[in-house]
Amino acid sequence: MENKTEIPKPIVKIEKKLRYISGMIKQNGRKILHNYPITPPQFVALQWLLEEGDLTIGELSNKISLAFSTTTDLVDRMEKNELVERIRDDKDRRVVRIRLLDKGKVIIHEVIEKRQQYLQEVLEGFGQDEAEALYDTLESLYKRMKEVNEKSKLKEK
Amino acid sequence: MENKTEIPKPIVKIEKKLRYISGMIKQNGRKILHNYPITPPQFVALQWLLEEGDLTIGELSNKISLAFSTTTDLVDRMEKNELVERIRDDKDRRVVRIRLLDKGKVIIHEVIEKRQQYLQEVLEGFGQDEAEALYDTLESLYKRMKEVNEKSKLKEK
DNA sequence: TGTTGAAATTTGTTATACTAAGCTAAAGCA
DNA sequence: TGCTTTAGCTTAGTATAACAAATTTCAACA
Repeated sequence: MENKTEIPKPIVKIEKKLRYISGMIKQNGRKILHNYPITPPQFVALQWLLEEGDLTIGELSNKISLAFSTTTDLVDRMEKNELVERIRDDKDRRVVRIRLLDKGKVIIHEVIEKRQQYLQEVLEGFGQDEAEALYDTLESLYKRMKEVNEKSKLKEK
Repeated sequence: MENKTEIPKPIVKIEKKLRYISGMIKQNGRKILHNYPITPPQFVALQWLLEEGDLTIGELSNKISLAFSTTTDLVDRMEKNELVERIRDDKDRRVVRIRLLDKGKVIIHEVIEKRQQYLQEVLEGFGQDEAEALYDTLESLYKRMKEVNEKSKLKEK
């Protein structure tokens, strides 16, 4: 009397634990941001700008997986708060490039450091080896997620 | 010329990878929900109701780490869509208990199964042992996060 | 030159999220 | 008992987030 595709027990357990963990991470992220003038989506955007340098609205939209219009509004608010600036491309004047300003840079660096400190506290019982092992696990998880994403993107076509 | 608290390299790497992974999970979650009449915060709420049974507004607010008023609105919308119902407590008539309705139950079960299927695809290269190891890692991560949370809650007082 | 297409914004709507203020019922207590 | 305080939730008001659809601006190119 099995189900159609019968999910293996370990998968079920891991999925549930991942739900719980992402709840905790989200909660902790909110707590950190409480001391800074940015919101969670703004954190994500700033983080990508720090990582990748200047990005167009389209590129940023893809990075954060949101609609263009959502990104436009997000950038509006961050620009008003002087975290980023818009720079029109001289070659193609339709394109707008978003650049991280000093104020935004300071904030995003600090927030990331706070997150690192939190993680350090969480992992304080972990030795160097265990931490490396955890990193390797996360790395292969991330790689596989990207692969699965690519595959399903192809299928959509 | 070191920084004040100098974060170890592995921590820095893990924090970054966790940011990327949670982005992927969020993106995939959104994609799944696209086929269902619920939003990400509603998914989180329904998931807790499935897990814990009936919850008061206060209990649910704590589970999802949001303000009471946010939860009130969230429940309003879910009630309008007949996913949950409010039940006034007869003993203490200030208390409202939220109960999952059949429609909500079906949806939350299906969404969770979709997430499990996604995870199964992601972990298809992992053997039984590796999956168990991953689970153990997540479990201890989660435990430590709860501990750190408790500790910082105490400090606030 | 005129049309098509790409990049971003605007418009309009719904959902999230918070604080502060309000309401109702229970608990405490004089 | 009758009054005050507290607990649990809702309402009001504001800002942000998210999307689809329509619009604007510019580039490409037939």
